[in-house]
Amino acid sequence: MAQPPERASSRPARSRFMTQQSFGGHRAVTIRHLTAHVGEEVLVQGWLYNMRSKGKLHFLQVRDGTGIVQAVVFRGNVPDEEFEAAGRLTQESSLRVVGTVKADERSPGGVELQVSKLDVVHVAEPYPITPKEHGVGFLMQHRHLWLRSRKPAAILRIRDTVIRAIREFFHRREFACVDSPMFTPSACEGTTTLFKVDYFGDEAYLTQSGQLYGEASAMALGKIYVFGPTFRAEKSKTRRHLTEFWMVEPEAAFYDLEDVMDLGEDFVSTIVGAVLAERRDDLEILERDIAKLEPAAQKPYPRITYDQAVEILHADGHADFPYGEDFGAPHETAIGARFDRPVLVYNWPAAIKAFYMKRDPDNPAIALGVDMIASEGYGELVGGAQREDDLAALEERIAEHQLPREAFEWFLDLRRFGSVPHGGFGLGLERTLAWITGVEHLRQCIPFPRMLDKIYP
RNA sequence: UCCCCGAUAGCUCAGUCGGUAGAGCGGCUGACUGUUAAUCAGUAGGUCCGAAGUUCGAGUCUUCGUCGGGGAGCCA
Repeated sequence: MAQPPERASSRPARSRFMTQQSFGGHRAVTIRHLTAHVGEEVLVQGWLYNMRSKGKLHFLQVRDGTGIVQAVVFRGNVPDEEFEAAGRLTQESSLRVVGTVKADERSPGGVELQVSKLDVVHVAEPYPITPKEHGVGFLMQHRHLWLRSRKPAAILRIRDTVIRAIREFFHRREFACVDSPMFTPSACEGTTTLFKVDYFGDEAYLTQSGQLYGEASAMALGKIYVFGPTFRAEKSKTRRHLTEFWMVEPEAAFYDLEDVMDLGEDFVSTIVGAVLAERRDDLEILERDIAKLEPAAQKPYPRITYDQAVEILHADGHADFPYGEDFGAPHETAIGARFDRPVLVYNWPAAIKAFYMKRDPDNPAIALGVDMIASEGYGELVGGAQREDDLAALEERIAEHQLPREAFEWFLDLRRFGSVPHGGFGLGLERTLAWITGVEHLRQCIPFPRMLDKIYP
């Protein structure tokens, strides 16, 4: 491995452990910030994305994870052996270059680097992902390398922004982050298939939701959110499913359904606003139609009841939709298409909703639940509800759903000791990202997706 | 669990009626001082997913299997 020839240090004993953030006296600058250093000689460190050579001239497209810059190597501007070394670089070879930042319209990106020094760190073996077309199966087998490509990297940066916006949103509204366990003794809702693990000889499951623990935490801290991975062993094989995905689940004491809906629209519009403010360049890399996203950064979001949603379906090509059933993918698409931003659908038939949802006091057939449906066919982003806070009613629900009562005793305790109205929702991180970035498949929105029969790399 | 589609060079694919295995890109060699997924010339590269069958002859037809892609249901 090549070492920098000189390092500014008066303590040489530490030098081999020291930073590599300078070279030849020049400070490292990330490509994203090069435009602020026009005229300066700086160090750029990264990987070779592509190269074009023209005689005594090499055009190196260098990427460093923050952007791509063209580094121009003229024979004569660098020692001959460095020029020859540049000519032998292969795609994804790692390198450090020192050069002067120049504004140049001929260069992709507006600025380029006139290279005065080139240090080849590692010459890569022939790289499997070429700058040409590849199939999804091939790219998924090489996910660990695919992450280096422009679009996957843009999605990961947006994911980072969304995660930070989520934590900041709740921090500013004084919701405390409370982590729920990954191992659980039983199903939360008892419906979907869970991953079973051996827990010192006992059966345990990987969590499918942190909500019930979130309710307990909200009784302790008032306003909380759970943010972590979630596991579903459903044999779902579609672009809208992962077996491991991230979910954020706020829960708040003294919140009713309307408070939950207020929080939900505030939350999603804030996240979209953060991405529009910070990651516009990445949305452009992804060729996202920003005009279709911008309304979602504005409150309020439309709110309709389940009954009104069914009316939309009946008027809009789904005349045979039976009242009382849950919406399938095409139904959600049809409802979402009616609005320019996500729509909140509330007051659902209780029969198709989870046991923990509170019933409408005026109509026991209605559950005080809400789904947020994205525009453009991305489906359900949020599912939430006001929770059942009455002990007797919740005991009745558990019996109706034939759930193992003993597993829920602790949950029932929350209704025995100072029960209060409360509510919350869950938001699927990857589904939200797929909608924001406009990508078609959830697997592109998580670094290393876990899917049915797919766990490599 | 069910339905549909596919598997040929490193990658993306073509391969006619069953008759000698093809292209583009990538790799390698060389040329070029402004390339924009550079261009030009040359060159190497094949267990046609596996097994069995039909046939004088199978990448091509039949059966079974494996792997992959898409969708339904279920869900976020």
